[in-house]
Amino acid sequence: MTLGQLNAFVLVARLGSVTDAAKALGVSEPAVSQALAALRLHHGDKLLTKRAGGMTLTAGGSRLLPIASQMVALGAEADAAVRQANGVAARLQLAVTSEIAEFVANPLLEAFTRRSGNSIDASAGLARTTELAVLVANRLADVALGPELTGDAAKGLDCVPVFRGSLVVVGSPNSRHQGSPAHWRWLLDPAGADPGSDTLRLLRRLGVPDEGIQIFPNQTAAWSAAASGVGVSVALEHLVAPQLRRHELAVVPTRGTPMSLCWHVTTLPTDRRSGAANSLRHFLGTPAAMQVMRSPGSGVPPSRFRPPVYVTIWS
Amino acid sequence: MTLGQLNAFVLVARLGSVTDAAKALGVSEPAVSQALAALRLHHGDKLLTKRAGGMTLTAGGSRLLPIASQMVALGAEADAAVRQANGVAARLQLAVTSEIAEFVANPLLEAFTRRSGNSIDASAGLARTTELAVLVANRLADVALGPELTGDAAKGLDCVPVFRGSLVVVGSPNSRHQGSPAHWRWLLDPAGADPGSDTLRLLRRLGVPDEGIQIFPNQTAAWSAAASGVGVSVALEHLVAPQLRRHELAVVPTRGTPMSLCWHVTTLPTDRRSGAANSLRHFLGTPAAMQVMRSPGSGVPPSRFRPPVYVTIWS
DNA sequence: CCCTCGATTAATGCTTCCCTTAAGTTGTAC
DNA sequence: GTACAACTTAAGGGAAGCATTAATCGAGGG
Repeated sequence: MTLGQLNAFVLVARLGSVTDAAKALGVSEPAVSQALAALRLHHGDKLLTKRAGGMTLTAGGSRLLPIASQMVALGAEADAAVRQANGVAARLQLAVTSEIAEFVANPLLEAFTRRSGNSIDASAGLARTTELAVLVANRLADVALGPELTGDAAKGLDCVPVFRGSLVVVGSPNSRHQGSPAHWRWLLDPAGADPGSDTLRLLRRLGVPDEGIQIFPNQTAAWSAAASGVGVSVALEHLVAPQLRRHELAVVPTRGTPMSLCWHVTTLPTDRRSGAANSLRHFLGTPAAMQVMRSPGSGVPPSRFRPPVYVTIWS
Repeated sequence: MTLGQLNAFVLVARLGSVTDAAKALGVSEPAVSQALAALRLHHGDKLLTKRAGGMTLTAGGSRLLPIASQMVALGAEADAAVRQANGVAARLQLAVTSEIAEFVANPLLEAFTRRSGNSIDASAGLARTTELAVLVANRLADVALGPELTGDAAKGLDCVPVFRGSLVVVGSPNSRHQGSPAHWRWLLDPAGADPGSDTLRLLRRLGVPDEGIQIFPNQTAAWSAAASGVGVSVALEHLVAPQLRRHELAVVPTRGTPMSLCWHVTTLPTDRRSGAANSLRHFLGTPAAMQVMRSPGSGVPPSRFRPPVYVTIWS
């Protein structure tokens, strides 16, 4: 399976014809057909079949198409990325968990970028807790911010605490929550689907079953749903402070809460760490960073905004 | 540039040594070194340089690494994807804009999946408005849900209206908003960074400059910030209804609002459309779907939750 | 200063890609 | 049924990938 073959496949699938794909590539039809044949042999699937009005995808072909398309796209991107690397700001990738991504990551990187005189081009990526260590160890991220990382993948990584907070249960101020917390309805952000998160650790301790959990796209949405009284949510106390102050939400006293937790910054050891990673690691220890983590509550200008990217890794 | 070369590069970068990479691949050192040399020649960059304690990345190398890593990962995924395609549920990819992704996409797909007897494996991807048409046209998405799609890329696509709503300006009930809207502080979700979105269309019409805009990670967060009185936000009236009912927010009467808008569903024309795409397209016209779009407000069970994925395309 | 380890280069052969032209084969249309 | 268009197969050749062994280069350590 080569990139050339994948490119041919993608073009045929999109244009619906070998002839057109060959024309687009500037080669003969058999060249394209042969590339297809090689892929079919490799995968043991016809991928594309001849039909009235063009070639149509088989089940296997339709799975392959988005993957192949992305590979081809990345191939083009690779060239551009290396070409533009010189004379351009250093790049830094921060991997974070979903709770941090939502409120803290953008303002933090915004502050860091400003402080570094715009000479560092930083961006954040979301990952599950269990993947943070792997991302850093494999240099797919320069720095990770999240819970303390333990386990095999974290061996040899440099992991230090940077911020303490406490997790509380919140709900509508007008509702009473009775009975065992295990039977409440829990409205959570995606951290509720991350087995390594502090949130899920708390819920497991309370004996909440999966059926009692509903996942919302983000914490604010989960809190908003909790504010309407249909269930309870989990929040870092200092992040939910505005909602508490406005009495949209109230803390629900619960066994095991407030649960104190600590964010750690994880990097490669000093001798293998990039300069930019070093800067960010030090920045996270400064009062300015502490301030942003404590009360991040602000947006960023459109020009600085970067959509969050989910990061995954080859297993 | 081949996948084998990229794989060698990734391993050397991660392991910090040609020798270890060669051992991991089960080949001789020169084989790896040669692959590296080919990449260096291709990109005109050393990519990795010898240093005490291992090989270190150049600026270009550090740009290439994440891209190469993903390409290699996708290569492995491609095999698995095709192999597992047969005897497994049909797959459907829905491309949506950020506003829809936040509230509507998950409940909608959840309802659709249930209705189709779990025989369709649906997932949603975020994209900018301008990319929706391209994604559908290139079969990277089966269905798009968003504004009406016009322009070259939408030529030959089937685009029909499915839902009407109206856009309003919201702010804290306790604040007065005076003067020209162009000078207010606007707190927006990522749609505020999408040139094709209805939100930005409204703001342009009001003459709001980029400096007056702050982007938050999601609508709920932007509304929450607006509720604290530091600025105003934009919302679909029916989606912000809970916050209005609880008096956390109030509608701010503004020139040009309420602005009516209409979501459209876009697919390939009938003869090129997959069965699953057809089902979803019809489902979106049913009262059940309408109901979900009107008041989606609920989470999904952890087992069904899928993190949103940003989709991009090769230009 | 010399030795050693690790990266690279050189020289070589086998295999695979990838393009070509020419000759089928298949499916649709009239 | 025949014609046509489009996909596929066949055969051949040049280029590049990818592996080998052997030799060379360069930095650290004794």
